[in-house]
Amino acid sequence: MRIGEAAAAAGMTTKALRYYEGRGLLPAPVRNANGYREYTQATINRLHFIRRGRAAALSLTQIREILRLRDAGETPCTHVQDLLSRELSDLDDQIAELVSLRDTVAEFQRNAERADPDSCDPAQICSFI
Amino acid sequence: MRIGEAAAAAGMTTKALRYYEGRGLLPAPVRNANGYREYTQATINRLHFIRRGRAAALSLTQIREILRLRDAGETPCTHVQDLLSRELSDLDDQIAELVSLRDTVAEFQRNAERADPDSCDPAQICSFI
DNA sequence: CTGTACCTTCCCCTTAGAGGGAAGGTCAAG
DNA sequence: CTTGACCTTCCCTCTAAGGGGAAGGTACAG
Repeated sequence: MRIGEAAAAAGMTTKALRYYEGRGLLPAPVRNANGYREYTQATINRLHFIRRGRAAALSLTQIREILRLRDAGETPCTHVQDLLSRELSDLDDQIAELVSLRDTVAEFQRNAERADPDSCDPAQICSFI
Repeated sequence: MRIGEAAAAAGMTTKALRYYEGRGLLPAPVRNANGYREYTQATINRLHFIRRGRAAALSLTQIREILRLRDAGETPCTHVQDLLSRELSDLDDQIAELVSLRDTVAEFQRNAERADPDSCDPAQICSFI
């Protein structure tokens, strides 16, 4: 099938497929006589995997690494387990940071509720930030 | 004082100060005879406010808005209250999204612990993502 | 006179993951 | 015969907040 059909089948754009090819997530496809890329079901499977990886917030670089292991005939399981562990702790860090920021902002907001515009020092711009 | 001293006093770089000027967060400063920017304590106050705003994860655009209100002789309190409310709910959304992603990844990881590499379908690339 | 520590403007580079659009080739239908 | 829907490559643009570095001016110490 051609690129448009493959992209539609994976719920992606043709731009994305060419981009993935350029980034090394898709192998250079067979070209037919007119130069058009020709894809098979294997490409669709790959695209579905990329989608699942993206949904899990893996970067294209991480996904490429998994694909390379699989292409090299290895089972990427161990690698993926490591990846997921690190991602989980990254996510925990990000969440903790956001929660801390949220607390800061919430405190600013509490200050703001009690604020008196008239007693505010203009030199400080805004007294409750 | 010159830009280097002002930047140091605010814990910023000279690049940042010029950038803030370009973005409209700092007014065009007085230039002395050799063309150097000349700053006063008012600039430092402004820079400290910008720092506090950044620490509260406000964007430069949002900070500029607050500064403009203050420069226009208004008290930016009400505006800042709105800004903080919206930011708080944005943060809550972001946190909820990250937590949901974390749950997804954690589930993938639980699957991965029980995974059997030999029963994995290569066409699917990786069965637990 | 020279070094060096400032300052100026100007333009390009960074991250991530594409999207927009130009200029041109291909192919089937009406 | 032409229209329209595909496809190709190539280059530019986006967000945010600056950083890097070139080419050149300035000021002061030794």
